[in-house]
Amino acid sequence: MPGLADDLRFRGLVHQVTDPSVLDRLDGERLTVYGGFDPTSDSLHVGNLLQLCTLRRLQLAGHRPIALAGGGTGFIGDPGGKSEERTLLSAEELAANVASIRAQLARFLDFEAPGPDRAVLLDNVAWLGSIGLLDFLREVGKQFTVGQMVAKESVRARLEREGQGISYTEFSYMLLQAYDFRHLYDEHDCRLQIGGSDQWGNITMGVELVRRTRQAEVWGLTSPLVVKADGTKFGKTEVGTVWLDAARTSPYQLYQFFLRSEDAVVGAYLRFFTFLGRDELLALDEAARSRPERREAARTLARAVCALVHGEDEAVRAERAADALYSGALAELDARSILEVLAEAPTTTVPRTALGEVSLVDLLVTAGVAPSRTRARTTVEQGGCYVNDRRETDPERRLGEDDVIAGRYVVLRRGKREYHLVELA
RNA sequence: GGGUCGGUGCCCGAGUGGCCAAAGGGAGCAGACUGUAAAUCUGCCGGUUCUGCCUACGGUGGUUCGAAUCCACCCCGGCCCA
Repeated sequence: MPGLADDLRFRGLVHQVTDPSVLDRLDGERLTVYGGFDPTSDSLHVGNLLQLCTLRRLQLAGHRPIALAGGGTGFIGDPGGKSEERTLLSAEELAANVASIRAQLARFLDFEAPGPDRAVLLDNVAWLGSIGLLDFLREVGKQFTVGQMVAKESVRARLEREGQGISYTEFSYMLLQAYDFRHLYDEHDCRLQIGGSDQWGNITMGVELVRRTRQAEVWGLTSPLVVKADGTKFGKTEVGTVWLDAARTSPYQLYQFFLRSEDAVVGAYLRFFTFLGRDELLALDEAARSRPERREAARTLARAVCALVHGEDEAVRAERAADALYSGALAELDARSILEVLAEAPTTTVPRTALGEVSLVDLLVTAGVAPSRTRARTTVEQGGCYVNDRRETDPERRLGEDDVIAGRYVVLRRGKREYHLVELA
């Protein structure tokens, strides 16, 4: 455990702590720590990555992590970070989501560890689901005043925003989270809750509840918000959320997402999302500074995250695919290599009879490269469409046998980097 | 429950009877430049069988030759009052 505090500080993972002694304690004694995850989807996404990595760091240092799936609180919806009222999910949806998230967590935390640092996964529906309203109001609600609740940033933001409000349901969220903390303290001797900076208000409520009703001290530690170079939200792309589920975001896409990290943030991302040591991190900073065009830092980052999430093999494949596609030599690759490289790309199967029949525009639409014929047409006319890496500017062009690679494939590309594989059946 | 203001395209936000697929900004897409970066510049940015047609301005119905714009009712939200 010694050195953990320094490491967390060096990585910039410490945003706020409820008590200055927290970091020292992390160095000195084994703690049970918890971090929560919202089961609003059946997969975690890169927005959860920081929390996952931090819990992992704590476990690697000998602490015992509890991953708390918010099956109960997800039933309510956290107002934090949301500009408007959430849609409530059904109990069945939530339970299904929790179940599939379970598997993803196992990539970060060791639930099989033999020692006292074995990770635990809990779902707060287990205790929130059965608590009675009256009991809850007496036990928890009584401990807080509306004044302090309204003062919370997450609530104030919603209240101050014109045209928006907050329902009583969401307003109650912080009490449930506070209750979670106390429950984990009672049942698992959990003394520390970690979370993103947006969780600060909720965390302090829990600390307060335990202090008042148990006369015990527990702590909170938040990490900074992960942002892009321009300060906006991290983890979204044109295509949407970047998921950790390979079926939703392929390993190749995940690799690409991190490879394209802006210069201004790779250093921070490497610290957040990789387990490289201090010396390696400093060396990569230096490399990025003196030879930015090589993007060693971004490559290392993409490779490491991909390996962490999907395994070493997938990371190697993603990296190879990227090298091949962007070396500009796709046309020179033999058919077999092309297929290997594009194995990750979205693939569409069309009947062989489409050759000579279907226009380029229609092909782009059926392959999902463009959302509508109008958009497809625009893209082609503007020079943004490539067939087998050769720019094609006639939207009405029909493809012929000459365009077919290896007897049954056509490689479509939109813009600089969106590849699609069309397979003839 | 009463009063009042509001609900416009992915988001913000103009429009207040025809000239409106709807100003402007942001986001997004494509191109140039480049390092698969940033910044910058250019074009596009509802759909389509494309000098037209269809869909769209919370919902439904109405007035009108014609409505995002007027009327009625309804739904949703803000603020104030009870």
